[in-house]
Amino acid sequence: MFPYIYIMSTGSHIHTLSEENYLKVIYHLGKDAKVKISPTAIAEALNNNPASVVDMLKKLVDKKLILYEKTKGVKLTDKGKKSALLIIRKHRLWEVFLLEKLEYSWDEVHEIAEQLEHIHNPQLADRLDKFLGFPQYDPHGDPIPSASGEMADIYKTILSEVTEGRTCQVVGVKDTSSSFLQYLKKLDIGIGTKITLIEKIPFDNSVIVSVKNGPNTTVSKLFADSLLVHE
Amino acid sequence: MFPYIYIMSTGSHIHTLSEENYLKVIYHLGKDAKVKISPTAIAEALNNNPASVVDMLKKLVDKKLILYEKTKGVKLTDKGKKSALLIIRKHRLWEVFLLEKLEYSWDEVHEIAEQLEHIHNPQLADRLDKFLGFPQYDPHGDPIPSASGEMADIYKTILSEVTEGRTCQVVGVKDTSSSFLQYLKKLDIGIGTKITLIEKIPFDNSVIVSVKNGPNTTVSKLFADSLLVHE
DNA sequence: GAATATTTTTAGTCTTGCCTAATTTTGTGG
DNA sequence: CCACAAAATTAGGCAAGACTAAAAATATTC
Repeated sequence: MFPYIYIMSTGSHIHTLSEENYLKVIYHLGKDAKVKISPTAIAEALNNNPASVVDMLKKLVDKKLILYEKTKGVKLTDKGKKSALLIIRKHRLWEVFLLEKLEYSWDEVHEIAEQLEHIHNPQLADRLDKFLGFPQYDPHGDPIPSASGEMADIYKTILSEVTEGRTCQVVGVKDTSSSFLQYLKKLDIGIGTKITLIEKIPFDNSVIVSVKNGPNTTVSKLFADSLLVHE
Repeated sequence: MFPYIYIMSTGSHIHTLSEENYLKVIYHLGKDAKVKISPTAIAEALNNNPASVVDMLKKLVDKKLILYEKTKGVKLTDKGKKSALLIIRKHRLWEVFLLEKLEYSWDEVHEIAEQLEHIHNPQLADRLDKFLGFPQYDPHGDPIPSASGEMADIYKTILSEVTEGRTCQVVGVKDTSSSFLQYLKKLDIGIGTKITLIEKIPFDNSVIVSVKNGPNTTVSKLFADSLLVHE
C-alpha cells in the first residue's frame, strides 16, 4: 500500500475538463469489449461530433494519453489509463459520499459526481476514501479503483441469478424508482447487506431469501431482477 | 426558515464558472468599502485585464446580475447578490468539510474550495450544511451565509484585542504555519473553542487566558495576535 | 480651465472545444 | 475488383473568455 503516493503523483497531472471526459469515455468503451474504439463511438458516448473527436484525439496523442491508429482504433496509454482510473475513483467515491453522508438517493448521485470527479487535489481521493471507510463499491455496484489504480474485476449479477443456497452481498440497484427504494428500506436492505438465496419458486420465479440471516422472506422476480449483488 | 427552498431556487440559475468568479469578486469588493467598484479593481482581483472585464460586465448586465454605470461603478442586483452569496456559502461550507472531515489543514482548504464552490445542485449546500451540523463560521473565521442569503455581520477580532474578563470564541487563525497549528493542537484549541481572557500583562503584552474554563495559561502577544475570535 | 495622467472602452487576435459541410479513406457486397 | 456505403478527416466557422494596442473618456493637477 505504501508506494501509492508516488504512483498517484505521476498520474495526477492536470487535464482539462474536456480531456478528462474523453479519457473516462475511452476507458469505459475499452473495457466493455474488444471492439475497436472509433471516433464515431466516442462521439456517440460524448454526444458530440466525430469531427470534434478527431481534433481532441490529436491532442490526447500529443499528450501521450492515448495511442491512435486508424485501423486499430484508440487505446489508452498507461498514463492515460491511470488518469482515467483516478477520475473514475473520484466519481465513485463521491457517489458514496453523496449517498451515505448527504442522504441523496441512488438516482441523484451520478449527476453530481460527474461534476465532483473533476476536482483536482493530490490527496483528495485518498482522504475521501479514508473518511468513507474505504468502500469497495459505489451505489451502483461498481467497484472503486484503488489508489494505485487497481480495480476489482467484480462479477456483478442480479439476485435472481444467484445459486440456491448461496449468500451474496448487495452492491447496488438497477431500478432507482422511489417505490423500489422504499421497499428496500422496509426490508432493511442497503449496500453491503448480506442476502442468502434460500429457494427459487419455478411457478412465478419468485425467490425466497434470508436477509442478514433473518427470517425467510419471499420477493418477486421483478424485485430479484432489480437488485445487484455479488457472490 | 421554511421559505428558504423557494428563495434558493430563484437564485440558483446556473452561471458559467467565469461568471461566478466575477460575482464573487464583485461581492467581496463591494462589502470591503464604499469605494467605487471599477473594471480596473475587478481586473486586479481576478488577475486579468480591464478590457476582459469590460466584456464580461456587459454580459452580466444583460443577465441582470449587476448594474453598471461608468461614474458609479459596478453594483450587484438582488439576483446577483443572491448568486454571489450562494457561491460564498458553498465555498465556506466546503472549507469546513475539508478541515473537519477530511483533515486538511487550515491553509489547504481554500484552494480546493475554490473548485468545489462551483458544483451545481439545488440541494447541495443545504445538505452539506446539515451534515456539518450547521456551522456558523468557516476555518478562517468568516461567517457562512444562511440558505436564504443572510450573512452574520460578525465582529471578528484577534485574541489580544479582547477585553479583560470577557469570554470569546475561536473562529479562525491568521497564521497557518504548522508550528502555530501544532501549538494550537497542544493547547486543545480549535474552531468554536471558548477562551476567557483573564489578564493582559503590560510588560510584554502577553496574555493570561483560560481555555474551556480550564486552568490559566499564558500565551505570547504573537500568539494572541494570530488567533481570530469573536466575543 | 488647460494639460496631463488615468481609466475605460473599442478593435482586432488567440485558444479551446465545439460545429457543419465537403472530401478522402476504408470496408463490404456482389 | 468495382461500386457503394460508412467512417474518418480536413477545412472553415463560431462562441466564450482571455489578450494587446490604440482610442476615447474621465480625473487630477497646476
